[in-house]
Amino acid sequence: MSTRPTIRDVAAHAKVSKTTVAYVLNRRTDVAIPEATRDRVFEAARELGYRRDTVARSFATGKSQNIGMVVSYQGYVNGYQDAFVSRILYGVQNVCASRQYGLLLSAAQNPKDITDDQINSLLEQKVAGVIFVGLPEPGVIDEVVREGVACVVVDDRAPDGKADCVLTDDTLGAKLAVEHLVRLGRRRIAHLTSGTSTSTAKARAQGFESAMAGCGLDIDPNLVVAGSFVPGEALSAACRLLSLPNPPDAVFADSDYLAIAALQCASQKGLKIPSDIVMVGYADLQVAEWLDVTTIRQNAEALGIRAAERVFSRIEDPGAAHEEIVLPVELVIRGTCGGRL
Amino acid sequence: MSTRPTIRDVAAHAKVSKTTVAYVLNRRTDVAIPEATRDRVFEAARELGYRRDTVARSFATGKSQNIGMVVSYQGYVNGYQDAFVSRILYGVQNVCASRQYGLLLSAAQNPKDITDDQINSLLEQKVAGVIFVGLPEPGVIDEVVREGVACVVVDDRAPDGKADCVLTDDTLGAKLAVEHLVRLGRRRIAHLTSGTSTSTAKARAQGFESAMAGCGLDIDPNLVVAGSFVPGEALSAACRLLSLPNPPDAVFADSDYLAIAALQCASQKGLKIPSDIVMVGYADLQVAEWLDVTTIRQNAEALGIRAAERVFSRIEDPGAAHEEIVLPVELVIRGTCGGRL
DNA sequence: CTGAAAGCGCTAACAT
DNA sequence: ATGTTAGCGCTTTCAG
Repeated sequence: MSTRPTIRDVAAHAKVSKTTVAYVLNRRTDVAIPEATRDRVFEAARELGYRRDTVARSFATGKSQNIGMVVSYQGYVNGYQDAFVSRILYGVQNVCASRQYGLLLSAAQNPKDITDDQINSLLEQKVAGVIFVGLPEPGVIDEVVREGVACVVVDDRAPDGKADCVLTDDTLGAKLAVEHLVRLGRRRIAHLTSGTSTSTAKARAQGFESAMAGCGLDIDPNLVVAGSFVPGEALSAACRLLSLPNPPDAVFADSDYLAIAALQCASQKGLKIPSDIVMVGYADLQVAEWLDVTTIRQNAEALGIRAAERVFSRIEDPGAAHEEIVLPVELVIRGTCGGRL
Repeated sequence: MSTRPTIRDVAAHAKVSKTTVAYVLNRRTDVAIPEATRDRVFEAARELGYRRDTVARSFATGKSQNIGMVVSYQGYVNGYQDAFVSRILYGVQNVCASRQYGLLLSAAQNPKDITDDQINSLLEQKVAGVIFVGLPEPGVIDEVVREGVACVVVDDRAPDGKADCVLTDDTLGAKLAVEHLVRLGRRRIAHLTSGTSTSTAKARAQGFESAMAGCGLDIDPNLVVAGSFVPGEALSAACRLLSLPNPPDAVFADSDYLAIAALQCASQKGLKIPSDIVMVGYADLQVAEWLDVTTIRQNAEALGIRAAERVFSRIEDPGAAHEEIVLPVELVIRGTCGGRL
């Protein structure tokens, strides 16, 4: 008796057929249902406390109203990108919710750690689309696409344009940073990088180079140093930089945390900000605001929103050409701790 | 032709019945299947590229292999708790994955913003359990429980013990912090709080009071100040504290970010650490490590793991009494920027 | 505009 | 030990 009311019960109660109930409840526009019938159905559903069974619906249609999200972002979990990913997630989840879609989350510390099981289980669940935060291993996207599932990569580029992607303008970000530093009269500008493995890191490196060239400055190879996700390692990378015989007068860091590492090191060495050295971070995580760090702001939530929207466009038009959506970034000028901390 | 193979195809290919295939594929232990048959089935499944249909299964059983997670944590998104929640999420997701369960994510900025739609959609999806990060509005838990769905609250207490919950030992955390500060010879210890609305905040306040009493110290009411999620507000709260005629010689902050705000303020005022003032943060977010802040470490990932495990226990034994699981915390002594930044 | 009926792929009781 | 079968609740042609 405590079994939940089904569409059949609603139909009986409203004295119409199951079909009609389905039409009404799904708000279908292609069939005209008289106001009176419609009301009667809604009324019956309300009275019975009817709750539709999305599982049955997915079963019948062969598609679930779920989007899968696979997170394997470098530095995610225990790394400094937790908050960044969190914001992306929030953006995605909001768009999904507004479309009445669910969001199925899968995560790994590292692209290599994404198991077939994880991807399989999303496909088994018949997700309508998959959003990758962090580029997975080569075969993974193919597998998803082969299954006819919409696929979008966030903050990295899918190889060979095999999927849509949503990025922020990393070249522009590097340019804005460099130009800002040059405006401050800096000439020996260092780049504390996030490596060279992601397309994002590459774009920033390339943007740094061309912006320096554009400003008529040479790049001292000694001033280009790889950072790290590990606080201690990042600190020593920063210190290596600032301890050079001919140290930089400015640091462009690929992340806010790396800028903070440079900050710490400067503080340890008794360097004055901004007279001796200044730095620009990247992302505009909450910590940058707290510590008054000048940074390149990426709108992570927008990244998530656009990615989700793109998934839905592709669901509606599976044949569409792959797009590369590039979101703007902006320079946020703060004290970089000059005068604050 | 491009239709995916079903259990029926596998059965035909392996020359057994659907039932047998189901038994084998579900690795059921209650029915004995000869090795030979088993192998034949696996072989057939592999050859056909069979992928099971979890939607159909959920439909048939009336239960999905999904856990819902509802995040409405104070300070989540744009607040400083993104990373904390991210870690919890990761813990939950790992346990779910290892049990072959999916994780359905729902989020809102605020407990009040969780819509009925969000909860409904989880229930419609027939989730086997729901994990709340941040306590939802009163009726929400009831609704989930009424539906017979396992329910666990993370980092807060469910009112009237109506659901399981997993917390860290906030009273202990406050005690460890106070005792550490007292060991450092501090007497005028301030408490920069996270408000009074969550059970967690209350427990820390209470722990602070009893620890102070235990150390034979009086609490100056002027030294108990509410912090904020907003950097500017937090900074001014901290400054209010440090600008008192009779300022504190130590600050116990309810979050790492609040400790950092105090740090910034101290720096602005030219106060020396540790001679003039020291602070202890809370959570041990990545930022605390980067900035060398002494803190009370909460293992957020463990919080997620235990919550997920509790959900599964309850799924297995729905009638079990509600538990309150309290995880330990530990004092992590760092420089609180003394000598570093 | 509404109804009847045929599945969707799987599980689980039952039969053999 | 394996096969038969009856649904699970919904969508969706196809008739009326």
